[in-house]
Amino acid sequence: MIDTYLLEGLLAFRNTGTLSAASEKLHLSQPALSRSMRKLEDILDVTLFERQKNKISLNENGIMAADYAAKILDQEKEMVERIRAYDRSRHTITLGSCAPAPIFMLTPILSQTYADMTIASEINGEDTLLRGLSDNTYQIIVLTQPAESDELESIRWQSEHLYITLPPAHPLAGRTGVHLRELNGQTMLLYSQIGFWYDLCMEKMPEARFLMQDEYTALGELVQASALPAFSTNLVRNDDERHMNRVFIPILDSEARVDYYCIFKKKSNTFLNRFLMQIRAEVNPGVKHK
Amino acid sequence: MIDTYLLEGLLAFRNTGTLSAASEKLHLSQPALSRSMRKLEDILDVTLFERQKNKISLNENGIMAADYAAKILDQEKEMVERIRAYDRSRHTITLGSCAPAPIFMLTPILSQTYADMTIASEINGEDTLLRGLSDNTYQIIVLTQPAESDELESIRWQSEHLYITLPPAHPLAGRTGVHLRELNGQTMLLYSQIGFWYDLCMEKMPEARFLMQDEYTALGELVQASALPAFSTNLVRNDDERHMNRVFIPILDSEARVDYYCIFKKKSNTFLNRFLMQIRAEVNPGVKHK
DNA sequence: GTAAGTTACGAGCGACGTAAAAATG
DNA sequence: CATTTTTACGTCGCTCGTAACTTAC
Repeated sequence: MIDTYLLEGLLAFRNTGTLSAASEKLHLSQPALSRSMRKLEDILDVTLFERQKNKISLNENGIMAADYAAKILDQEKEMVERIRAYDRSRHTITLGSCAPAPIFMLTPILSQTYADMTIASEINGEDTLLRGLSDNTYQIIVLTQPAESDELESIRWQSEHLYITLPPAHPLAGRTGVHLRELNGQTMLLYSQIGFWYDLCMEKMPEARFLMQDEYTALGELVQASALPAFSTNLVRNDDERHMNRVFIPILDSEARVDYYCIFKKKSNTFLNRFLMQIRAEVNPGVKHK
Repeated sequence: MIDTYLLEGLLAFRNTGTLSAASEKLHLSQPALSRSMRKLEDILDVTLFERQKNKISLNENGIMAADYAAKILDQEKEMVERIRAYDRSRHTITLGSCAPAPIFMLTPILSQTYADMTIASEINGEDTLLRGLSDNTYQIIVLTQPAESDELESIRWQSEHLYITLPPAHPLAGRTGVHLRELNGQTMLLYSQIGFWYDLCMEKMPEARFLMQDEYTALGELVQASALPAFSTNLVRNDDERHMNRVFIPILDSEARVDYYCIFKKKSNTFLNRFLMQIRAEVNPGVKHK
């Protein structure tokens, strides 16, 4: 019918006002564009331009045609974007979590359970995660409480307990437990991607100085190299630090113990079945699934 | 971006189910279509088809893509149609009338006044004409009464008086005037494209037999060749019939005398100016316009 | 003279068709 | 064996760029 390049030419002309400017924009020679526009007129069997010897401009038909061209090209662009996004969504599972530990632990499971899919993950706030789950940005999210919607299913996964790691020389090193407020005012090392834990730190230790570290491995090195307090949890394997002559002291605040719940759409149940079996096996190691 | 022929190919495939059927529909060879579809996948960077050795079908991406293709192609089709229609409207003046005489008389005036435009005309009922005027189907309409809308302008044009033409031997031939009801029951010749006059005939002469004739010139010959009554008006030049030894007797009914009004949008005033000046000159031959 | 548009001519890419192969029922 | 899809190869058309011409400011 009408080749796309003709519409592109027309639109470029409308947006620039001259054939030469438009042709430059399109990385095309003037004559090529000139001929294209004549061809478009031929095809439509309508004049689109007012031609003076040395000047050319859209007539009323042309204005109308350019409007249509814009609409059509927009729609084509949308087509490409939407199809690519849809395809990507068919080949990726996106995991959203309110904290890093579930991502560290669940991503490898997803990767090997769905070997042909890409696993993406993000840390975000609870509201954002729930919205993302409903609009299919995420297929699975992890929160510290179950979801209440009828369309969602929640299964309890694991608990995470916070520890503070200290060098033996630290004044608090001999304690069997500390409250966060006791650490207020200290200078501490902190991983930056910790989701809701960050809010907790700000609330309980507003006076503390946190040396934020974006790189997880770099943080580990800093912990080893310094005498500063740092946080750890039961879900994180930091054998280095244990060997490195640090003591782990449990945080006593009730907020420092959370239960994680995997939440997903009931619709996804079939597809996620293989993953869910593995999760349930972890939670109840005694129960064997066939 | 995406060439149109690729979208056409995809759509044809969806509508037929096999590449071979689709290619035939497109007057194209199978291999050409096969390659096109691969190219489309290349461009989108997405698989659109499930391919078995001997069979090919759309996958979910493909279904989505085909939907978009249909939408885009529809819009292109609409673009072509609308632009052509718009262009035609810019080059034609369409005259609508409730009776044939105004068309016969005004069309030549319009043709020579707007030599570069096409003049089209139609006979229709009053309601249809007014609707057509507002939606730009017509630029000028002729009714037997002025219009009342604020956006419209009406100017009185000419009057038309109905006559019956009879051979001298006819019983009514000696009268100086007749009422239509006196003709009820007779067999008469009638031109078919007479607009509202037809309704009048049906109302006043329900018992008459009308021999309808679609061709105006053919009607003239029939009138000459037969002794049947026929109608004429002051606006029609039928010199042949006058010479042919027929008598013209005025119809006395008040409905047989009508005034015609040219009605058009005030917006059109500028464009129609040249035409309107001619009309006014006809109505008031004494008044000269510069 | 510079900048814009058109016309003319030749070149190269790409979409096409034909032919042949592979696979399925 | 007929039908369908894919691969291979040669051809032709269509769009492109370069060059030359015309016109206007």
